[in-house]
Amino acid sequence: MSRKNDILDSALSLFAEYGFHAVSTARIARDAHVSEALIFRHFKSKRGLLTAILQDVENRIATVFMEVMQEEDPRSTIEKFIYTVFDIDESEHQFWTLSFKVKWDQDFYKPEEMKPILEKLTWAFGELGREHPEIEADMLQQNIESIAIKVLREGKEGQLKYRDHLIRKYLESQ
Amino acid sequence: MSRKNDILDSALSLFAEYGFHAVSTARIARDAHVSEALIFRHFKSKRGLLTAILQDVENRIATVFMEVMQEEDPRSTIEKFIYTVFDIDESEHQFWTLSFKVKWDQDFYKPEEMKPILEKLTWAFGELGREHPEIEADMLQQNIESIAIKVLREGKEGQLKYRDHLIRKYLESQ
Amino acid sequence: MSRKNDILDSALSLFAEYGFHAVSTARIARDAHVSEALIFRHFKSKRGLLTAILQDVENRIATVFMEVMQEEDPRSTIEKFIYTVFDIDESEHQFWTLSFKVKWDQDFYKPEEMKPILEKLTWAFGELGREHPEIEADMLQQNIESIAIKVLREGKEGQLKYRDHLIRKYLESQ
Amino acid sequence: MSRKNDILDSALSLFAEYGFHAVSTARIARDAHVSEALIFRHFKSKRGLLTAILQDVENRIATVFMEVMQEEDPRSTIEKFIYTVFDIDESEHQFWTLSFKVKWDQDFYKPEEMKPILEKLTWAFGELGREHPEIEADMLQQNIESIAIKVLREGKEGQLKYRDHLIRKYLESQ
DNA sequence: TATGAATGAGTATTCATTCAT
DNA sequence: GATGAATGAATACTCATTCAT
Repeated sequence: MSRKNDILDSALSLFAEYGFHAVSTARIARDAHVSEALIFRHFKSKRGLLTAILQDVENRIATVFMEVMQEEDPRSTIEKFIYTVFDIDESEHQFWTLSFKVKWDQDFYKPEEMKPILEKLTWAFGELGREHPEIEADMLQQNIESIAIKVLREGKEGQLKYRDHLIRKYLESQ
Repeated sequence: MSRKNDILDSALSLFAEYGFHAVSTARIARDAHVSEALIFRHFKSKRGLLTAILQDVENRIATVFMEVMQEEDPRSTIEKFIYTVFDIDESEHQFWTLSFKVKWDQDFYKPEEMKPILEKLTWAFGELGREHPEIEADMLQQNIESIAIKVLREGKEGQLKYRDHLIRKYLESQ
Repeated sequence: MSRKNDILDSALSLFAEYGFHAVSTARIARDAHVSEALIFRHFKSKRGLLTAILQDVENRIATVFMEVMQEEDPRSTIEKFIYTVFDIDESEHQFWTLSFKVKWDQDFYKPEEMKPILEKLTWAFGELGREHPEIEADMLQQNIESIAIKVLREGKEGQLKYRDHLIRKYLESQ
Repeated sequence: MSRKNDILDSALSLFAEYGFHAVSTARIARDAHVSEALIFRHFKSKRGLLTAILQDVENRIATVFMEVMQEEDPRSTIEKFIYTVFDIDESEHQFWTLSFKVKWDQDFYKPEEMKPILEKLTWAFGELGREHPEIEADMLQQNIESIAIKVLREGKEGQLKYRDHLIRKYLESQ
């Protein structure tokens, strides 16, 4: 299991930093201190390796949003959703970076991933009596995504103002 | 001049669709009906070709936002900014797609590109007496970017609701 | 013993169909439902596996021609030799195919294999008073080999005419 | 043209000696003193290279048998056919070796190649009033092929006795 | 300006083989 | 006897790039 995980770790790290096409299997093998052949024993192909990582990514994303999904109060739902992105451990940053990067690769793009959380937000805005809950949910999610990207790029600190702004906009100034 | 443009067109189209690393110079040459060598005569390297295209991209983006930049009324400034993204001709879509894609490539990312328009929006929100004009400008720009991406992916029609929502939020509900 | 035979069967079948170099040990292992490592435990190397099969091949060929070798009447010797190739059970076809294929691989070619039967035929033609018994034996053997190849490729039926022709030529038209 | 021919020469030589699957493109490149890449520029794939060679082979075979095909006297037809195999220049031996080798590769086997000459022989035997001209033609061709193989393997000299035997059998002892 | 010929370094992937268990 | 994990060397093939013309 250890060697296989070494490969996954190295690949995640390199794909997140340089992109799938810009990283060779030789580089991954070198970085993971394994033979190149082992990558193919474990994952069949370079693509298979990415798929395995992406599966992981999906699971982690689901885990992160689990608390939001289970929230029963609409205001808390929105609040938790906004806070979530700032509570992601730095060790998970690569997962998120890769996740965003992959969206720009036509072959891997799958927009269904965020659907459950979007529906949850729509429900929350509905409960709060907003006129266009679906659109509000959608735009909040877009804002959060934009901020998430900034967090990944520039660190958490500089972005706290956005978090507070969103909290204000969506929860205080009702 | 014609041949050089053929190369630029093909490269833009292919880079936008598949990404810089996933497209070979051979493929560009084939697509442009020129010899591979000609690419190197005109642009020195594959990277040089991308740089040339990116220069173009920057110019076009500047052109598109020119009207917004010259607006003197703050409300009109914001309004025009919101409408701009929906008025981009489909023939320009590839430029925009490439522009977004490139943001995810560490080697090419340069966030200064949008600075002038951001400052203009900040000014507009300031004029309108908003408490945090900088943040508002930033977030509007983020929203527009998110929507722009949707427009590029799924077409203009489905996204008009977002435009109207933004107009309502920023201009009507003063 | 069973597993070892599974490997031999699969290897024979695959070598006969695709040739030694075109078949990987992985493929043989898959086909035989054993681990690749087991092949090497039993046969030391891929080449060793082929050698083992070739030994088998030789034995089977000897068995097939045993009756001819033991015949004491010259006419019957020739007759039996001609009939032999048509009496080979289809389950043995792969052995023969491999045997012919291997003749074209410089590393494995050994022309001594058929020597005993050639000598027997030479004796038979000599007994029958032919002028050049050695040449006749050689050419009959060549004819039979050519026909054997056709039998392996296209089935027995279409080739019966050759058998009858040989019988006529060598035994009736004395 | 020169470099391309160097590749063809080396490939022919190596394929004929060791077989298609046993020779790597790297080895061919080394032998031809060109870069490996050039092989693929000229022939698209290793297989494409073989195909190009095989095309050549076919042409040479056609050339060799041309005189036989144009003969109008049946006896001379058969005579020339028998002599042909002994008149092949040694520089052409590799072509013939490859041609025979390839017959054992399922992917390349095409038995139509010899059809015209077979029909010509059938016609010749028919003219001579033989009872089964088709079978006779077929078997003569088989004999010649067997002898050709011996010539390729062991040289011309040892096989002259077969030539003379065939001449006797088919032409003198009418 | 434009190309065809050529390549060194790299590409993902497969090979036969070993070894610890 | 049997296997899963592991690999160094090779595999066919592609890459961006150069150069002579």
